[in-house]
Amino acid sequence: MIKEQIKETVNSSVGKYLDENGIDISGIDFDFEIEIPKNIKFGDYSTNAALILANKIKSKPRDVAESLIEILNSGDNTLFKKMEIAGPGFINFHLKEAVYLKGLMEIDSKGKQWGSSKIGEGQKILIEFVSANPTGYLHFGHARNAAVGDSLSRILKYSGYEVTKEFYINDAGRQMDLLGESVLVRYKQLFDIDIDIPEDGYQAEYIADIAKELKSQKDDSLLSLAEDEAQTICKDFAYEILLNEIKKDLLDAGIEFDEWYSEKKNIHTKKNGVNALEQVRGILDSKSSVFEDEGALWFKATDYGDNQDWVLIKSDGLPTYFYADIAYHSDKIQRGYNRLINIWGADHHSHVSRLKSAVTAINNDDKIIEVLLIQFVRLIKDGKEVSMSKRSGSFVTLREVLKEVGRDVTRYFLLMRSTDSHLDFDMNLAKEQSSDNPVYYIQYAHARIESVLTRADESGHSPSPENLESLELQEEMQVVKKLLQFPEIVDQSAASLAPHRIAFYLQDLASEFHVYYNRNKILTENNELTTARLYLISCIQTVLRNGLSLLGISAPRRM
RNA sequence: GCGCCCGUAGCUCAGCUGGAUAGAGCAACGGACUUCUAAUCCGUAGGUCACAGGUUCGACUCCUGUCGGGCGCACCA
Repeated sequence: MIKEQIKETVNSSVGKYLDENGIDISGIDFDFEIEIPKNIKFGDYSTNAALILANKIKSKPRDVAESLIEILNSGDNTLFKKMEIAGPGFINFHLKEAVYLKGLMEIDSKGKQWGSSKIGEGQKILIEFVSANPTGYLHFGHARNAAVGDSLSRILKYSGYEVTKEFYINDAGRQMDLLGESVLVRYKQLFDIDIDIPEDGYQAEYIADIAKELKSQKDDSLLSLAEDEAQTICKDFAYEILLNEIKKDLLDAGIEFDEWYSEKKNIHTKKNGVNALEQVRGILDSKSSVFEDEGALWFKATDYGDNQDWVLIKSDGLPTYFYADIAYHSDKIQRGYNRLINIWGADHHSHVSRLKSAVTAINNDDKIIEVLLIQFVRLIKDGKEVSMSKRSGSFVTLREVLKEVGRDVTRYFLLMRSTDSHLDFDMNLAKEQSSDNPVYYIQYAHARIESVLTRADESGHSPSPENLESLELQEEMQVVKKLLQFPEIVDQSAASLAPHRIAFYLQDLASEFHVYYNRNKILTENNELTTARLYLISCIQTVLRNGLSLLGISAPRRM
C-alpha cells in the first residue's frame, strides 16, 4: 500500500535526521501518522512526524519538518511530486501521478482480491451470533445481529483470518420446557380439552399451527401418554420445526453458519468421564471460586473483577444459563481459537463482565474474548415506530421484512450504521426504489458501468492500461485515490469490527463515479482516452463489487 | 443507587488510534435528459459538535462532572 511506502520513507529520513544531529531517542517511544488530509489542498497524504518528533526532542516543529524534507529530497525520490510544510509543522505530500496509475493496475490485476490482506493470517476466529432460542421465528431484533455477524465474518475472512460462524442453540432449560408445555396445551385444545396456556408460556399463533401439524402426524396418540412424556414429544417436535424455520430465514438473508452448537449436547456429552458442567466445576473448585449459600452454588465473580457474584446451580438443583454459558466458552477455548467474538444485543451488556470474569477464572485472562454489543433497531413505518413486543406475539419477523423489502436492502439498512448507535429502519424508505435509497444508489453505479462496458464492447473498445497518462483530469485522479483507499478501509473495518465503514465508503465511491460520469463521456472520439477511461471505470466496478460482497449484497449488472 | 450505549445541520447519521476551514443523505428552494442508464448530476440554504471544567502545541475525538435519551442490573434465558 502507498501509505506504508510513505511511512517507511519518512521513517528512514527521521533516522537520518537523528543520526546527523547525534540525537538518541532509543528510550522514547516515537510513532507518527501518515494520513489522508480531509482537505485536498493539503496534498494527497500528510504526516505529523515533525510535530511529534519536535515535541520529543524539544525542538521547533517547523525546523524539524524542513530538515526532514531536505533529507527526503536528497535521496532518490520516486513518490513525491511536491512536499510542503503547513500549519504547526505538518508535512504535506503531493504524489506523482505515476504512483497512482500504477496502483490502478494493481487493482486490475488483483481483481476480487483487491482489498484483501493477510493481517489475520494464521489466526482462528470463532464468531458467534444470533443464537436465538428455537422457541419461535427470528424477529427483527435478531436481524441486525445476524447481518452484522455475517458481514463481519466476510470482512475478517477477507483480512486473512480463518473464521468459523457459529450459532449457539439454547435448547436446554426452562424456555424449551415452556415451549413443550405450550404446544401440548394447544394440542389438547384441538381435542376440546379445556385448558389454558401457562401464563409465561408462548401464546403466538405459530404454536397452534405446530400443534395442528403434530395432530395430523400423531393423531390423538399423545393424549394417552404421561404429561412429562407428551411434553417432551411436543418440545422435540416444535424444536425441529422452529430450528428449521430459523435456518431457512437466515439462508434467505444470505447467512450460512458453519456450526450449529447445541447447548444440550454440550452439557450432556461426557469427555473423560465428566460432562462440560462438571469439568468447569472442577476448575472453579480448584481455584476456590465457588461457594454455597442458601442452598445454591455461587461463582465468586467478585474475585475476578465483576461487581457481584452469580448463581451457578439453583437451590432446586438445576444449572443456570450462566453456568452452561461458562461451559460453552470453556469449550470454545479448548477448540483452539485465537479470538472469540460474541455478538450480543445491547440488553445483554450486563453479562459481559460476568462472562469475562468466568473466562478469567478458567483461562487466567479474558483477552481471548471480545463482545460486540449491538444497539437496538426501531422499525419505522409511516413515520411511526412499530412496536415489537414479543410477549404479545405482535413482533415483526425477519421473514416479513425480507419479503417486503428484499435481502439487499434489508442487509444494507442494518449495516449502514455504527453498531453502537441506535438504528431506525425506515420501512417506507427501504421500499422506495429511488435516489433516496442508498442501496440502489450504489448498485446503480455498478450497473451503469456494466452498461457502458457493454456498449464499448459492441463498438470494439475495451479497457486498457496502455494509455493511462491520458487520465489527466483532477476528478479522475481523485477517483483513483479513492479506489486505492479501499484496502485501508477494509483494514479499519476489520480492526474495529465495524462493517458500516464499508457501507459509507461505497456510498462515497458511488457518488464520485456518478459525478464523473455526468461530467465526462467515457466513450469519446479519442481512442486512447476511451480505453483508459474504460480501464478506470472497470476498476471502479471491481471495487464496488468487492465492497458489496463484504456486506453480502448483490452487484447487479442491469437495473 | 450501580453499569453499558448515545447526544454533531429541521430529520437520519458519518467523523479512523487527538490534527489544519466539522461532512453526507433526506427534507426545502432553484437548475440539467435529441448525448454512454435522470434509480443520476449541479447550485442555494442549514452548526455554540448537549453543557461546564481539565489534559495538550492542538479536543467532536481523551479525562472528570452535570443534564437529557435508550437499555440493563434474577436462584429467567
